Amino acid sequence: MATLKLNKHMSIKNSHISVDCVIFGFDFENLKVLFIEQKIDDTLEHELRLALPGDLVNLDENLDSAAYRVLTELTSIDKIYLKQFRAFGNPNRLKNEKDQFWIKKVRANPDARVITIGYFTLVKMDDVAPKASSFAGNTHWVNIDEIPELAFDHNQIVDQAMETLREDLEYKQIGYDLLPKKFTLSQLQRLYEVVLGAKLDKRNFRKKMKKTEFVVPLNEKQQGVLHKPAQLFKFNKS
Amino acid sequence: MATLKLNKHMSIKNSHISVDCVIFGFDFENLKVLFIEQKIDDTLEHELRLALPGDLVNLDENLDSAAYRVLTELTSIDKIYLKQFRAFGNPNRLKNEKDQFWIKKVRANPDARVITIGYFTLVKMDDVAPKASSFAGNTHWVNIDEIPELAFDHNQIVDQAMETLREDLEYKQIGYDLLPKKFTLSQLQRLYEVVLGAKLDKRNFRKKMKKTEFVVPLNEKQQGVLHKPAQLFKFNKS
DNA sequence: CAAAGAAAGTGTAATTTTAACACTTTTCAA
DNA sequence: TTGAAAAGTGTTAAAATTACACTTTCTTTG
Repeated sequence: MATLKLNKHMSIKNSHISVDCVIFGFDFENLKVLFIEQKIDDTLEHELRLALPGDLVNLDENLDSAAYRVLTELTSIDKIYLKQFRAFGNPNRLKNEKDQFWIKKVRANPDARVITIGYFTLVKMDDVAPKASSFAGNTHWVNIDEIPELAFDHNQIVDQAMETLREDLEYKQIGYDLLPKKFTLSQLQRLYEVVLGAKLDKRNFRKKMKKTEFVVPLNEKQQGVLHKPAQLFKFNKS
Repeated sequence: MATLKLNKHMSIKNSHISVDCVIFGFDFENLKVLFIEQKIDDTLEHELRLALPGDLVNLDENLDSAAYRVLTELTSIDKIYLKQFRAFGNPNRLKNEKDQFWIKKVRANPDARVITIGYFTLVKMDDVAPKASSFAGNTHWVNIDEIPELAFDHNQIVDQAMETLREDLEYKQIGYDLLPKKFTLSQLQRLYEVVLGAKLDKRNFRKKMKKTEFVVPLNEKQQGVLHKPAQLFKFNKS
């Protein structure tokens, strides 16, 4: 393999580092993950595959900024908490045939090794109207337990994100700008249940939440529901 | 800034990714971190600075393998648990004057942006006789609360490693091949104390440890101490 | 305006876990 | 044998966790 020595008058445009964002969405019912269709031409020999939204990191760009850029370009959300959870650097992570087909169409330097830094966040699904963008074709929310085979090593990345989210919820409290500004305790409980993958006791859950500083009651009730409207709460960050 | 497009007959030797290892050492008394002296010529205008052991990742190399390579080259330890805890990618992380002085002497491509992946491990200090190696000059164990200003962003990396270690010890049990094969409960307690930064109650600590599956008693006692020899224990991984 | 449907909201008792606390035992060395 | 040094041990009070079922409040419909 030839060695290229870059001198100070040359530079490479991107650093062969990418970020990938696992955007968890909650619709008060299920936990989903936002995927993009890989933009691909219309030959049918390669089926459509889903991938995580992500992009190469610019040379002068922070990792966090790059992740943030991907998120905002795609969802128009700003001011959201993104957590870096792991780097993925297997030299062969982009090398399988289907992946190469796509990469060759899109990347200036398809043989490059790219390591990626995984980020995740948790948003209220209907705050987000994902749109196609420079790096994304159509987007899809996919239920957490119906995720198909993804491009690259993205299944592994999603699994790892899920595990980290679960640990964070269990050990640290929440910490994310998850959920809407206002929510009911049943909605919060449902979130815990889908993330932890376990059913929780209503009374015990409420007892515990009311003891934490994180969740504070509002002088407001749910509206437009066909049953007793619930008390609304908000998060108290501190 | 000029853009260089690499074609398939060219490649760069390294990927501008490095790993840095925070090697925590425990001597039954204090928690220390292993540093290397930056190899530097004998002009005295730049004082000696300590840095974490680390190296660029080879193009065909896994991140974990690179970290493992650094660790074994330096310490001759094999078969040890190394945990990846974070990527550090500030574009200016190598840009301060003292850092550049060193980098220009050592790196083929001193202007490159390098992101680094942090790993840590915990070892019994006297299992380790660190030696100079390809990337390291002299080595030093430094007490965790006496760490000076380090090269690059290595202070930040150490802090983050320490935080992760603390969380792991607190929430998950241990999980590391820390400590020797055999240890006493007082030694284990001391480890918890230095990592958590808090004094623990002896009886409560022992009660709790005896309840876990992780720590099992041996039919053996401490030898060569000038007081009542303690019961020895070992870890039970499962 | 009565009735039915739907989810909200509420309390108690048993168990487990955590926290605080001080003296006796065993060994070695002098 | 005595002293020094750390090992080892138990109890009680407080707090946290678990299990468990019925009543309330609001909306919609007949």
